[in-house]
Amino acid sequence: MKRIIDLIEEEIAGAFEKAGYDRSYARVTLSNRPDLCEYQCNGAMAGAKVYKKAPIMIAKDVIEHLSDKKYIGEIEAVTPGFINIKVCAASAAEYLNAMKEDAGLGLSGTGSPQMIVMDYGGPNVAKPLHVGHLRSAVIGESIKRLARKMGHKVLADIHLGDWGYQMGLIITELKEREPDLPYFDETYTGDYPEEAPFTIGELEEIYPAASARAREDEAYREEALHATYLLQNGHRGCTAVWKHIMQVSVSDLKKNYQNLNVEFDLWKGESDAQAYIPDMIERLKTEGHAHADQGALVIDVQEESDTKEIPPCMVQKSDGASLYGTTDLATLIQREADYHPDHIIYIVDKRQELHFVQVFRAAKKAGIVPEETKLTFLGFGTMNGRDGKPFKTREGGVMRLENLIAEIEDEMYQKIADNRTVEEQEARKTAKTVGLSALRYGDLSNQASKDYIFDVDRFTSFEGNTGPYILYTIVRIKSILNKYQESGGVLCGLRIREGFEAAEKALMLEAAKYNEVMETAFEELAPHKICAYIYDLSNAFNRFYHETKILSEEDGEKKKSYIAI
RNA sequence: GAGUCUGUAGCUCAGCUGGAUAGAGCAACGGCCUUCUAAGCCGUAGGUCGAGGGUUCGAAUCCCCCCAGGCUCGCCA
Repeated sequence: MKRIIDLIEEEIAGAFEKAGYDRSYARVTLSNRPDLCEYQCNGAMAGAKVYKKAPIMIAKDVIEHLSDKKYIGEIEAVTPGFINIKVCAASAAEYLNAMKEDAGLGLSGTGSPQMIVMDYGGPNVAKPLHVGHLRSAVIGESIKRLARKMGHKVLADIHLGDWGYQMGLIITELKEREPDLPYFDETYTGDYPEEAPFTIGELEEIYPAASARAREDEAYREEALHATYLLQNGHRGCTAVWKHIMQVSVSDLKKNYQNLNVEFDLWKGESDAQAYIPDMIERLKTEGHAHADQGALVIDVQEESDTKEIPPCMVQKSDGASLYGTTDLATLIQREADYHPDHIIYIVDKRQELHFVQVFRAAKKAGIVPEETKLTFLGFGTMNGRDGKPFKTREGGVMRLENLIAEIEDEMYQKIADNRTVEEQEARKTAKTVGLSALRYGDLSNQASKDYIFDVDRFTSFEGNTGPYILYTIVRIKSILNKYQESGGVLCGLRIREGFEAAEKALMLEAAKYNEVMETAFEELAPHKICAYIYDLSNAFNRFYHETKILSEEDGEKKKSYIAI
């Protein structure tokens, strides 16, 4: 369906044209003076200079030539040259009825579906998720769903940090602790056990212990580097341990992401890119995209328009090892080969922007991805604590994501228990749902690119622009619909009538913005715009609810219309 | 040092492809429950949009220059 704002604009544009002005001046926007009008057009002022005419004259002229007037109800020219528009209530009702009958609720989606790969989450295996992983997961999940809603084909890849030195550390520490395991017996040729020799809890303890020891113990570090080398070269025992790490870690990660209601289609990681690296390096060299610099292999990515020096994208260290950029480029090769994406969106901490600029440029320059493939870096800001500094535990350590979630659920449970008399189990269940909404909405309602302050008290509040407030409104609506049905009402086939009351019409106009908001939010990859919208919509509904007695309305047709809205 | 982002009410945030009186929420103050759940609604108060210039009929929004803060700046990821 066309957006209601575009329908209005078409009518205005027709009038501009008939009056002899260019239709491009007919841009209609939401009113910034809701007391005067619902939509406005400022084109008369913009065109004043070109047509050497007072803006108010142009505005009046346009209104006189307005012949096609369906969505425009009242229209008025106001000094110095504003054109103020009120929507025709009957047409708005008709629009909502059409929305109601439309499978997409008026959202048509794209005419040209794209293959989109999304790269978000990015946890390291063997390390617990911490608050830093929240934003990527929540924002990524939101954009994934939005892209699908718009009709695109999306593959969400968690892109695990599952390769490299950290794996060598774990293998080494395990060998220290349990040297008799068959993985470390070079003469062992049989099958390795299916069961991992550690639990996720042990794994999460092994890694930091190993990491700490390697910093102090030279020999230990050498050993870990050697283990890393062995793993990367397909050593049987190391590979078997790595598989155990993966299996234990991934099932734990799945559980945690499930708690957040976040789902990935692909559980690929850095290890999956390794197979592509040797050929890639070879090709980069022979085709002359990369050259040696201070012993390392790099791709120059500087462009003339740059206002600063962009360091080259490094694809091989001077010791021959691969690094971050190498893996990312190789991953692009893999994605290109397997999925042919039109668009790849990375949802990563904004501090990594420079790295991705380098990788994107290198990938285009070396022909790893076609020129027309869109590569987007969506950098998000840091989640800070109340003091404006990165979110920590009370003790100053890194806050685990599951602890944060538990804390919010407890907070929520307390509030529920304080406010109502409910069954313990019921209250716990509600706390989980509402707590999650508080967390996710709190994150999404802020602009992704900005740092924001996460205040548990504020986000778990039931008031203002919070997840719980939105949920409360939904529960209100559902409660009314349930009661309506319980008393014999039927939801199908209801018609929305012209809205006569101010709050009723305001709610209708707010609801009619749905397709426009969704399209804009997707184009700009801005989930916070959807939050702002559902908050406005909730406010509009609660005002309407307060002024209108829906279920006790005696006029049957009116009541049906209310229910239909 | 260079680049980049940010600076809007006491606090947390919208608004930034220029338009009328800069908007919400929280906190403060004052109303509204014999009513579809008051986890709600209505209202009052609170602002030199970091400072200063410029462009424009018109600037929180565009340009310049300062100030303050964050972040980034080849062999970590």
